[in-house]
Amino acid sequence: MGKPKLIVILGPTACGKSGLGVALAKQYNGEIVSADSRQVYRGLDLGTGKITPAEMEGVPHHLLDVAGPREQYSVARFQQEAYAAIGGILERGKVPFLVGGTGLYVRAVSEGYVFHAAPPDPALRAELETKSTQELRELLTRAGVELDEDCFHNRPRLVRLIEKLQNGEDPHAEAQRDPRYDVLTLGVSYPRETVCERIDARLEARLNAGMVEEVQGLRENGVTDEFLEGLGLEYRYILHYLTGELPTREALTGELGRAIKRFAKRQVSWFKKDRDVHWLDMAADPVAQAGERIEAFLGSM
RNA sequence: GCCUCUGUAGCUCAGUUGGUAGAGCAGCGGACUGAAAAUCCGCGUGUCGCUGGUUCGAUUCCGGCCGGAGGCA
Repeated sequence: MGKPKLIVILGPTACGKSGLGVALAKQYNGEIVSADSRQVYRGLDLGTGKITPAEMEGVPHHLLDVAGPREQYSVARFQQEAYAAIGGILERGKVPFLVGGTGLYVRAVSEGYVFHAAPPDPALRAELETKSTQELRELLTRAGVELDEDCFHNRPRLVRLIEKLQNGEDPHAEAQRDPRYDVLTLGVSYPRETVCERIDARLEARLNAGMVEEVQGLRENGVTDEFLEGLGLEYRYILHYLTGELPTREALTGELGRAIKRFAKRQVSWFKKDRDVHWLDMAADPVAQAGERIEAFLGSM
């Protein structure tokens, strides 16, 4: 008995993952599990590019709108909920499609990251927030933790290491994996220049559709500026626009457009590391190419 | 028309008392197992407006030309 089969669709933002997911799920009796760290929040719709009910075309979607704004969310929670959702899909005799652009979330499920005990500790994090980066480093080195280049200036990671330490977890422990699925990975992408054009076009369309008003509404409903800031991209830069830090609409589209493009690059750099991605040629009927892969994958035992 | 300022990286600008130049932003590349749209690390990509002159050597000094800004008429 092999592992259950999971089809992953990944790629940078604005390249059509959602649409492809729906098309393929309809064709192969599937349901979709979203892997997007921002679309899990209720009320973040236009700004996250969340698929609309009409666009779902009747295909069930999971892990959208599962948390309230300000609620703490994490990879580990995502993994747990994704495992549950995938389990349900398999029980119904359907094919699970994991679709999304949050590399860490995708990989946590597709490669079966093993998370250890230490959960996030908000009180500890708040306390560490008041310390200088140098002090954070000293807390660790005094406990015998060796700091590599990567986390030296990286506060969130220093904090996380301290959190592990407090929980009696070895910060040097090697990362572990326990893959649960037999995975087929399909990549959706375009040349960088095209991705940038698509980002600009989509940004303009969403601004016209009321994205600024969405952020305004969130603030009026008590979502803090701090939370919006932490969400990044659309929410961060529109917040800056609403507070006047970005003086004009042009300044907003300029700054935000560049930020989204930088993000797309980070996504590409993440996905490049995945060796067995079947990148689809978007210029030549990607649905058909994906279909061939899927049929071969589902047909094999 | 005259006077002054100005022309250096994609942009804004610094600098070289003469030995072919460096910051910020942008850009490019990378890391990333409980905040990941976050966070962090690395990389300067250049006919120094053009053209003569002085000089061993000019982006730098001098002349002319071209472009830009301001002032006086």
